[in-house]
Amino acid sequence: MADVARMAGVSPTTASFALSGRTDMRISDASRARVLEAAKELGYRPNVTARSLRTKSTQTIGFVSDMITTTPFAGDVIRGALEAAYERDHLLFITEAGGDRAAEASLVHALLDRQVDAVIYAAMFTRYITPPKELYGQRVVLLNCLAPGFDAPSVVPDELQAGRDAARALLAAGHTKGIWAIGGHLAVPASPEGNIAGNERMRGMEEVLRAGGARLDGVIECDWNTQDGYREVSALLAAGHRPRALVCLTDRLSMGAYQALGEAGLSVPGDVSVISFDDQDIAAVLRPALTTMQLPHARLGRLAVELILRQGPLEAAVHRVAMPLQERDSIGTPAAE
Amino acid sequence: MADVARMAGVSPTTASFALSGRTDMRISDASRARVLEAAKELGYRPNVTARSLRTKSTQTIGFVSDMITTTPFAGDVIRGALEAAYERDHLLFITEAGGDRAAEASLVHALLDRQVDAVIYAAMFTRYITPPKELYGQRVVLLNCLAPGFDAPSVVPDELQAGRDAARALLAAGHTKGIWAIGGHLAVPASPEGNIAGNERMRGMEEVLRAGGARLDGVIECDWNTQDGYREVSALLAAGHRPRALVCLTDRLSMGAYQALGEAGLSVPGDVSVISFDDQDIAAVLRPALTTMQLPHARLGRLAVELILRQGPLEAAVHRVAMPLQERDSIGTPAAE
DNA sequence: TTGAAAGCGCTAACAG
DNA sequence: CTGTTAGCGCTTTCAA
Repeated sequence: MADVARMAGVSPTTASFALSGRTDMRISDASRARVLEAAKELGYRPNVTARSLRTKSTQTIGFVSDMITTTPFAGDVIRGALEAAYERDHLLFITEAGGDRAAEASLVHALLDRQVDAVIYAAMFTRYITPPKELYGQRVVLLNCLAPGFDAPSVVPDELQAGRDAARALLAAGHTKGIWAIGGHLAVPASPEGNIAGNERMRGMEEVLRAGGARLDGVIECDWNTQDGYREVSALLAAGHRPRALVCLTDRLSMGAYQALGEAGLSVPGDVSVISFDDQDIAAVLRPALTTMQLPHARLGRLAVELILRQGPLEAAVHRVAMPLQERDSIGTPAAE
Repeated sequence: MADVARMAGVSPTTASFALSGRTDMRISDASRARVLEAAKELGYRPNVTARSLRTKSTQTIGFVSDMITTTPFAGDVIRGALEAAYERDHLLFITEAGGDRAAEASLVHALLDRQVDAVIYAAMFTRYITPPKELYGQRVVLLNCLAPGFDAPSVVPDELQAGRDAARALLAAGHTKGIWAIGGHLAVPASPEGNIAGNERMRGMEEVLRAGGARLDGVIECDWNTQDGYREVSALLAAGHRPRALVCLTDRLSMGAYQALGEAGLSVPGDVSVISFDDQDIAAVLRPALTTMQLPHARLGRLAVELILRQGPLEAAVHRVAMPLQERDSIGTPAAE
């Protein structure tokens, strides 16, 4: 910048003001123009590191998660966050602690040592967490997790509403009987306080079903993987049950259900309708394509950085992001008796 | 740090040396101990930003890619890079340009303005690229892409060897006839210089097949998606062909092939063996589980940061990372005539 | 409207 | 073995 100032024949101060385009310290148009031209001429780029040392702001956000790779909470969250950050001229330090508390603490330190403006603390699946102590007092937003008593906003998918909407989709197609839920409330690597997604999805669904004069014939509790879907639906059919509609709590369960249904010679949605949750990649390529409640990954990531970059202090509110119904081909009218 | 020095009763210099544990400027054990204790007492953490201003090193790497979210080049690459960086006390700025050259340039600027020590330039699928001009003269490694004439090392999967190994797996199971390749050389959103992965996989395969006295009955050129696999294999069967083994150039193609085979009443691997490439998530959950050549995502990411953090100048070599055979259940002995 | 000067938190010559 | 001093590249009071 000294070079630019010299070339423009002004002081560093003037150059600084001209470059940052501030109006409170007015600079003559002539000086400003000369500075800008010199800067362009020299290919000048400000050293953000040096600026940060004075301003205390690095235009940088830290992102800490327990696991970014694994489904269903993956790259789309990051992509949404990245986009929002890019629009606001911020960069993201992405880190991943792999569920290791010590690593988590050391990552948060690494982030703080680099003077990040704020940090996003994200969980792979929606759950209660207790943030590492080095995050207390920092500007943080919780992504896909809740921490009662920790003073920060949370951004989570609106699972309750998704449960309701899934039930409505079934009702709208005429389903009132022979509805089974696969996956239930539990599932997912044991989280002490229970599985938020499972609980809310089920709660919303049962509420709407009941209001619509329908109900679940049964709820099968199992893990949320393809194998479990296959096994449980096979067992269900083997036991002589003949469901008209399956609510699978995840797309992976749906995939397993498809396999079991196919082997039993039952067609989707002719014999059995299937509605699912998550909208992972496979949902679109399954045959028939799966109707599913979409986890709004990108929007969650986006909202987290939008909140964090808002002026002023952060309110400890819970922001629920809608899970839109992704209509495809797995719901039909109920099969005849 | 001034506080620490004061508390320990030494000068900032002494504190600095003690804290950074350097031996060239020897510090008495007594002083060092006092400094360390004071630092702990005060919960002192160095300001990496300030340090960087002097040392020119930020312990930070920039990662620019055209697309991180989309398969098959996804989170695992980042995870590998993250792990390697973590082990070496570096942090990664992750960015994504979405294939937009202007965005790419501005992201590289943003990275350089923050004085990153180096940048990893990554592509979603293996191809030739021309790096943004702001990267010239910088310390960079190319990930999953090649740029002849650009002075930087590349890290790519060893597709040629993978093609050979796939052919060997088929040969080992006794397949010498009725082998079809689905996907061929082309595929993937048109890249001007051709599809590296497709070409090398095919080349390696044909080489080994020929040497083993076998050959391909046919090569079907199509895009690398599930729908294409379904459509092409359906067409192949409809045309009266009865393949004994299918080489699908991607797992998505395999998934489509499975659907077509299933509809035609053909079983895998009883009637038709399938070998595939990529080892995406679906490979393991398909029934039967898919035998496939694994894209070593994490190792690619890891190697990229290992190279970049090596002392000394970077050699413009091409590093090929092995693609291990992931044996599962889709290869059997050839069906009888 | 502009410039001199101080200083952000740290490191590194250079002297003692 | 340790302290003084300068300065990394920028912003920002304060005075002119």
